[in-house]
Order: sequence, then structure tokens, then C-alpha cells
Amino acid sequence: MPKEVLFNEATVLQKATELFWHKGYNGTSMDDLTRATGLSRSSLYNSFGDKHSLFMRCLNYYLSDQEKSLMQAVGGTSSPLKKIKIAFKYMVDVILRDDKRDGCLMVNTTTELSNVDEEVGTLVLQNTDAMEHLFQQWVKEAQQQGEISKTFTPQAIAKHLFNTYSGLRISGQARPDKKSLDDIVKVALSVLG
Amino acid sequence: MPKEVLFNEATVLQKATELFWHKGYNGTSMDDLTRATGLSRSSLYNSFGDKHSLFMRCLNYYLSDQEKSLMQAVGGTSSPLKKIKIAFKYMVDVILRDDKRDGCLMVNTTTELSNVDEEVGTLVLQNTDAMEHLFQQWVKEAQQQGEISKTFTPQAIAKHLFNTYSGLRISGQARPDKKSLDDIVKVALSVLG
DNA sequence: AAGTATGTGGAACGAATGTTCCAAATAAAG
DNA sequence: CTTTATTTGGAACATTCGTTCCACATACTT
Repeated sequence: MPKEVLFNEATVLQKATELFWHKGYNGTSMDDLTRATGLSRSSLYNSFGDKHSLFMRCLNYYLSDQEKSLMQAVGGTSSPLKKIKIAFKYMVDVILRDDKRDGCLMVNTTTELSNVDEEVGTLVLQNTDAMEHLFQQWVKEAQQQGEISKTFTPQAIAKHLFNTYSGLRISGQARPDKKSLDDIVKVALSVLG
Repeated sequence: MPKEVLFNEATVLQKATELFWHKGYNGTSMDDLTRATGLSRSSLYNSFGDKHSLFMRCLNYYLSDQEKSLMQAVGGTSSPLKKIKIAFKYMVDVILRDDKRDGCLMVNTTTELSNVDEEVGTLVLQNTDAMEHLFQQWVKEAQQQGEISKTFTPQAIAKHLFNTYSGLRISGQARPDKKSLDDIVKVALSVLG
């Protein structure tokens, strides 16, 4: 019965995500979004709701995409310690490839909105927990296999790792220099030894 | 000859800074600023230039204020290692007192603007260098006095410390929990041992 | 006391904001 | 072929945006 949807939803979300990523939530206008996606205002509102709803869709799109990439990066190894090392090597690579210096959409959103937007705050917290949980699992396994010393609890190390990751996105935005980032990772991961 | 200025410049800058800090640059309107400072639009423009100029003034005001506080916090000791430890203890305290969860204006500004605003990007880089230089100096002295192992270069450790600080502002914005932040600091500073 | 230079409040500006509305277009169902 | 359901483009909306302007208030100089 209905006229078919002419656009690819994933493509639109990708374009919108890139824009929010580059200019932030408040820095991005609906006009920007129509231009970037090629959709008219009515199509955007009809398919994705208002600006805030679209933004939440983009955040979730971004998160699932990031998770997929990270899992793919560490997929090659079974050693939990190597997974951690590969993960950070991968993150540094991503930062160095970020030639627009847009950083991490999740970190950007944390600083821009988590204190004034409850819905965003909840999502940020969920993601933080998920990341920490992932790191904690790897650390726990690594400690059981004797790859990592048991000086600190898996939870404490996991929080440190996530903290280091968040910091890397800030450091990388100020000066995306391979040597600097490698140094940070080297020192930060030395606590595992 | 002229009518005197009726307001206290530092007070106005403080109010404006608080607002930018809480809502971000793009999230703060000139209307917000007139209400918060009590000044009329024309007074604001006459005394501080346009919105962007005022923002830059606020950033510098914030930085000098932060530096003063940090120096005061570590002023009591002559041991460079203790300075580092006290500095991080102080930072955690600041984060826990930040009941609005506004984070760090400098970190917030880095993620919001450093990729699209060259003037801001320059200031961010200057501040990053200054902070790293400060840490590096302390580490160098501590290594010379045998307080810190020489496993890593002062530069690498300094970058790690600043990275940890930046991360703490993100972590603290997601979940400002004393135990979590203490854990992060404990693990991150263990590389000094 | 008059002149003058500057700060102040508030109105006013055009442009941009997020959102809504409607007529036209389209494709499946009857 | 007509009907029906949905998407689409673009005009239109009120509101807010950053900024400018001007008449008035004020305090120093002469």
C-alpha cells in the first residue's frame, strides 16, 4: 500500500552520526542533517522523530559499530592479556587515523551532555559499565592464567584501563602523535606486568 | 570623563565561566549570559567583545584559577613524588565535590571545539604542554632523588599522568564514586614505584 | 555650570533554530 | 481504474540566536 522508503536507514544513520561526531549535538542543526543525509526535513522527522531521538539512534548505532570493530580486532587471539594489548594498539591506530580529530563520539557526548541530559547520562553509564565489564573479564582470565599479576583486583585494573582509554581520546585530540600515544599505552599497561 | 564601570570584571568572568562550564559553548546563549552576569547585552559586548572573545577570556580565567589551586594544594611538600600523589588526591577531591558533574572546562572544551575552532585548539595544546611539562619536572626530580624508578622516561610518565588526569574527568562524569576514582589513581600511580 | 567621553539598558535586527503542516508523488490493495 | 496508505519536498511557523544600535545616565574636565 504505502510508497516505499527510498533511503537506506543505515546510511542515513551513518551520515548523521558523522555529523554529530564532528560538530557535537548542539553544534549540529537540522539543516546540517538534511544536507548531509540528503533527506528532507519531513522525511527525517517522519522516520527518526525529532533531533534528540535521532541523536540517540546515532549514539546506539555508533556504539554497536565500535563494539563490532573492537571485537574483530581482538578476535584473532585467545590470550586475554594479548587481547588487552591488541585492544589498545587498535585504539591508538584508530586515533591516528582520525585525521579530523573528532575524537570519540561517546567521550564527546559525555562531556557535552551527560550532566544536562538524563537520557544521555544513562546511556553513557551503561556504556562505561559495559566497557569496564569487558576489561574486567579479560583481566580476570589473564590473572587466572598467570599472565597478569594479582597485585590489584580485576575491577580496579579494569577501571584504570577504561580510564586510560578515555584519556587517550582526549590526549589524541590535543596532539595525535604516535610516539606520545604509544608511550602512554606502554606506561599504562606496565601495571599488568 | 567616562562613567565608571559598575561591575567587577572577575565576578562577571566567574559567572560566565560557570555557565560555559555547565552548558558548553554552543549550549550557552548570550541571553543566558546576561541573566547569569546581570549585565545587559551592550555592556557585555562593550567590555568583552563577542561571544567567542568572552569564551576565550573565560578559558584563560579558568586556567589561571585551576593552576593557582593546584599549586596551592601541592605547596606544602618539597618531595616531588608527594607532589604528584597530592595532586591526584586533590583532583579526585575536586571531582567528588563537582555535584553538578560538569567535569573539567578544559576537557569539555577539547572535545567540543578543538577540532573545529583553531583558536581553541591552540589554547588546548598550550595547556596540555604546560601540564605535561609540570608533571615531567616533578618526575625528573623524583627520579634524581630516587623516589621514582627510572624504568620509563620522565616524558613518557608525564604523558601517562596527564592522560590519567584527563581520563579521571571523563570517568568522574560518568560515575563520581570515591572508591572507583581512588582505585584508578592507585593503579595508575603504581607505575611510579 | 557646561561640555564631553564613556558605560548602560532595552529595543531592534536579520539570520538561524527546531518543528509542523500540507499538497504532491507513489505503490500496493480492492 | 479507483482507493488507500505512506513517503516526500518544500513552504511556513514561532522562537531563539548573536549582534547592533541608540537614547539616556553618569562622572570627570574645563
